[in-house]
Amino acid sequence: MSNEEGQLQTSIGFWMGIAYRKLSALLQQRLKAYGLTPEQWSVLYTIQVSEGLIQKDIAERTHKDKPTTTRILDQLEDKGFIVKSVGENDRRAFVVHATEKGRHVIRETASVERSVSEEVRSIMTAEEYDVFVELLQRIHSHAETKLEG
Amino acid sequence: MSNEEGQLQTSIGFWMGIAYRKLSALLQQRLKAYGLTPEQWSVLYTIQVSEGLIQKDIAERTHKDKPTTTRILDQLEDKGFIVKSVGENDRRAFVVHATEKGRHVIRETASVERSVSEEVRSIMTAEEYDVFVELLQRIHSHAETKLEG
DNA sequence: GGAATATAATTGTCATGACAACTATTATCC
DNA sequence: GGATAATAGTTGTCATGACAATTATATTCC
Repeated sequence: MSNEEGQLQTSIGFWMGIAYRKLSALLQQRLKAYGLTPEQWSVLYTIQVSEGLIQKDIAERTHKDKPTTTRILDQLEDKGFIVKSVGENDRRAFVVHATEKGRHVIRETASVERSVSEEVRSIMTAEEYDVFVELLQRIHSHAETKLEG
Repeated sequence: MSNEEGQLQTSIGFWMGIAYRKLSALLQQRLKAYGLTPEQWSVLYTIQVSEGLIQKDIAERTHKDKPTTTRILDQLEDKGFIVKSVGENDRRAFVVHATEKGRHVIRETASVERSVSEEVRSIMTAEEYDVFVELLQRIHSHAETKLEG
């Protein structure tokens, strides 16, 4: 890495982007056959684990904003993986349920997501892994605090 | 973190995405006044550090694909931060140069990027920092290898 | 109880990025 | 030297995400 390339090459933010995009592309490639993107997978997984969430809950748990959540749910609905129903107590809200097809595809693909996670885990020690996840969470908290403040 | 939330909450890939997006949003907020996004900043910075690169070189150094590089360069050109000139030896290629305006905005904003990097650095030990960057690079290499293979 | 406010979701716009298909130019190989 | 392949860049399409504005319903507060 030549000196000329400057500080960018040591900037943590840019390395996070580069590593994240590649890892995400790998998962995307492996999920492609099932008709799911990594983000759709994570939303459907969240729905399937806790049935009966409203969109706001899903947005919070997946750390996505509301418009992004709306659009990912639209895609999952188009593919027949979920259904929405108007909330009983609050008619502004939609309760989201996974369909049998949705639960099936998550059962089929759970091992795909797990394989990528395990591969990542395997290229570092258990201690490094723990530090890494802890630091990601610390960075997230820091950025969130600075954004709000 | 309830048990119900499942494995997603411990998946390194999803935490990388969440942390990266928040950090990127923070930098975006701070760069907004200068009319640059984080990605545009990184491309312009790369151009300014090594004058006379062609688009292919810029794509490689910033780890972006060719279409993304083309579009970011278009925006930088529209804003008057760079100029393109047809390559002397290879008429397929465009040599890219930062304008005085482009060099000026990088001088103005270098401290903005640095402040975000230093804040991140300050929430961990030097050792943790080194491990973190090293692991990002390891994850990137792994994903790249698996994608090609 | 009705005005003001808050909340759930949607729509619109733009930037980025993955991927595929394409154009123009250059290099290779008989 | 001409067909073929490789390379630099562009264009198009889709998914995601940030941000702002809007709609519909609930809540709060006199």
